[in-house]
Amino acid sequence: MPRVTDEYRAARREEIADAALRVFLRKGFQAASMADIIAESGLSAGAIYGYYASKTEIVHRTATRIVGARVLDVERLAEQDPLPVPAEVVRVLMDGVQRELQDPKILVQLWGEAMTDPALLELARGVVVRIRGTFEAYLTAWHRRENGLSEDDAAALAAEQAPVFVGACQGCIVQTGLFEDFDREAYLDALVRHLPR
Amino acid sequence: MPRVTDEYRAARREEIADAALRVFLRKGFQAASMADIIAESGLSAGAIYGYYASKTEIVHRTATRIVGARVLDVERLAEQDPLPVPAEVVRVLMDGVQRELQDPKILVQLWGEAMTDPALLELARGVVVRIRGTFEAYLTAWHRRENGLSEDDAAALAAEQAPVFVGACQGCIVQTGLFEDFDREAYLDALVRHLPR
DNA sequence: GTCTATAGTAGGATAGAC
DNA sequence: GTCTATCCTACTATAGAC
Repeated sequence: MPRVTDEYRAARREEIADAALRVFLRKGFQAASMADIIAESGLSAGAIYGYYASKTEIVHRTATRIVGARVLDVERLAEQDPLPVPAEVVRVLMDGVQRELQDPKILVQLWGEAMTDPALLELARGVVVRIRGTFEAYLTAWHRRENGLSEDDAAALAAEQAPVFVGACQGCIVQTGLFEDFDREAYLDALVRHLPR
Repeated sequence: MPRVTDEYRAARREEIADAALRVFLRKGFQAASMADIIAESGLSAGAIYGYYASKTEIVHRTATRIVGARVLDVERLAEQDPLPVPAEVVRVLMDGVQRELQDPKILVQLWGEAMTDPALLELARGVVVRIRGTFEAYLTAWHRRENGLSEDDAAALAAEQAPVFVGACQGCIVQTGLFEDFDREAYLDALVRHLPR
């Protein structure tokens, strides 16, 4: 089996996933039909099913891409040497969402679907756990360095604050999805002015 | 047209909406079929369609009931005389969600659906606007009384903080939906310890 | 590998008896 | 007013030609 074939296959799969993402952004995961994805991809039904066994598989693949990239955003940031201020961490996460997904509606849809789809729930949980963990590690380092707390005190404070950071990001995402003109900057400013201490 | 008939009709409508809510809680809005709602209500297809023109109408009616009750929770609280501490306001909102909806999964589903359904979007927006407004009025009063701020300063601070409160609630709801064992008390404690000031 | 045409099915909504 | 039986649309997935 020559390498070209595998690469071709992989590229095609991504191409289909890209088209599916665009459709899901417009219509939502469930309301989007295979006909929509087929039209958007420019391929045919037969071709699509050569690369994915089912619509469910396309949904899960697309969802994995969406959330996987968010995790990387945050993990990369927490490793920077002059540790960014908490504002920056939240902002980068939100900017990544905005940049790559145009608007974060799709994430809200994903959480909604996860409430009744075990596989998506597992996926969403995993991502939130990883992001929360990254926030926690980051906050521990931050409180030690900036506030001179002991390892234990810093870790305890971080463990307490991390879920609130996660929740604040989720709240920002939900509100951005609900209101076209939601003022993300004002929200992040207010968040950072009152949260970290 | 005798009064009894209208009351009977209204009662039946609520009965059907109750059954639909139970089904939506289990399966989600889209995955729930009319057959599910019919079975849960104990009625028949013909009977249901005598009270609601479509599944969409049932979804919208149910959604309105879900979120309408949340608004009342908060508005009632903000009118109490010894003004409750900010913790309490958030807690009551979350407790109302927990009590009446068993778990807040359905709200996350609702937000997800709203991302692609204009009517639900309008509904969700209206509710968030009202709750945000209530938070704002409450926070203005709070900052005047507790922190001795001027009317203007209190209002400005409240306007800045209200969306963060809303976001924090939404984050709490999303995380409660994602994790069976999410520690709401710890979250609210952390939120309140760091947010209001 | 990709297309067209279609099989198979689920589910929303209705017609007509009682 | 309510039930049963059924219509019909819309969608996922496959079969078979090229």
